[in-house]
Amino acid sequence: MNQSSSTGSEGLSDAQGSSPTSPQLVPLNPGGGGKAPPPSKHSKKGQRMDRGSDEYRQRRERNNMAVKKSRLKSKQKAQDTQQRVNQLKEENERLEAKIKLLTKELSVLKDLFLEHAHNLADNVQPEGPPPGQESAGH
Amino acid sequence: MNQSSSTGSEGLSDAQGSSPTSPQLVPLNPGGGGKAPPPSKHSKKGQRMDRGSDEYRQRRERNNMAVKKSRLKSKQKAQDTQQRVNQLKEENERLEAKIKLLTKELSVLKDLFLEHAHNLADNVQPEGPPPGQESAGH
DNA sequence: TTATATTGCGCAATGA
DNA sequence: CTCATTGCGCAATATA
Repeated sequence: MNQSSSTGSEGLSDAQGSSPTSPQLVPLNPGGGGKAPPPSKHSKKGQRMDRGSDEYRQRRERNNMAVKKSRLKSKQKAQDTQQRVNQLKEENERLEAKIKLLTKELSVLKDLFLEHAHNLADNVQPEGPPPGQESAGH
Repeated sequence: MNQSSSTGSEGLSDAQGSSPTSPQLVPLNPGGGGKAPPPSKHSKKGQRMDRGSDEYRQRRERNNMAVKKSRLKSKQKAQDTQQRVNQLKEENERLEAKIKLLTKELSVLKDLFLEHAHNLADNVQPEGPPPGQESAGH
């Protein structure tokens, strides 16, 4: 949807360089006041998802990477599609021009044919030679 | 695909019981660094970003609507673009077919012309206009 | 089962 | 000020 505008990249909130080893970053309620965040997700399976866990952070980081990658790809694809539209439109014009040319050529030839046919008819019809204007070069 | 049946996804970090006095649940990720959550975004007079504020919630909700709308639109546009590609491809095929046809017709007519030209040449060669045996069917 | 890829959604900064 | 865009993180889900 963008790409038309030159908006491009803007600064964002934090320019954090995605530090793999980012200690800080608190979801706000690690071990502070509320211990268990929303106590357990569901009483379903034992899905340990300790938000303070190292494992958790690591998984999050990986997913964030994947998300970014996926979105980039998506954007690129959209761009390519738009480009293809332009390309096809261009080719379309070219083809139409060609058709126009061919049609005109064909028209000329057909007219010539008709002309000859008439001349022939005029020549053959009467037993005598052709009238004032005969075939000839022109 | 996805399109999950709206499983309460938003409830996660927003399950706040709206405790104005207990700033809980922050989306994470501090802006410029570990800024404290105090109600003071920038050096501006407006400190209207109390998360528990009614005004805040209202603004958030409106923005969420806008975001959703914008994304829907974006998606739709991408879809339309893709559709246009298909349409253009189809038209291109049609045009190419037409070109092929015209080219063939033109070729036939040209051949006929050449043939006639040869016949004429043969007939003109001798001074006797009346063609004894023309190359009609030949 | 685990790891990655997609997708919907909310938040905040910024553009209009 | 309001609304529209956009980058980003989270979690659910889909795919490998």
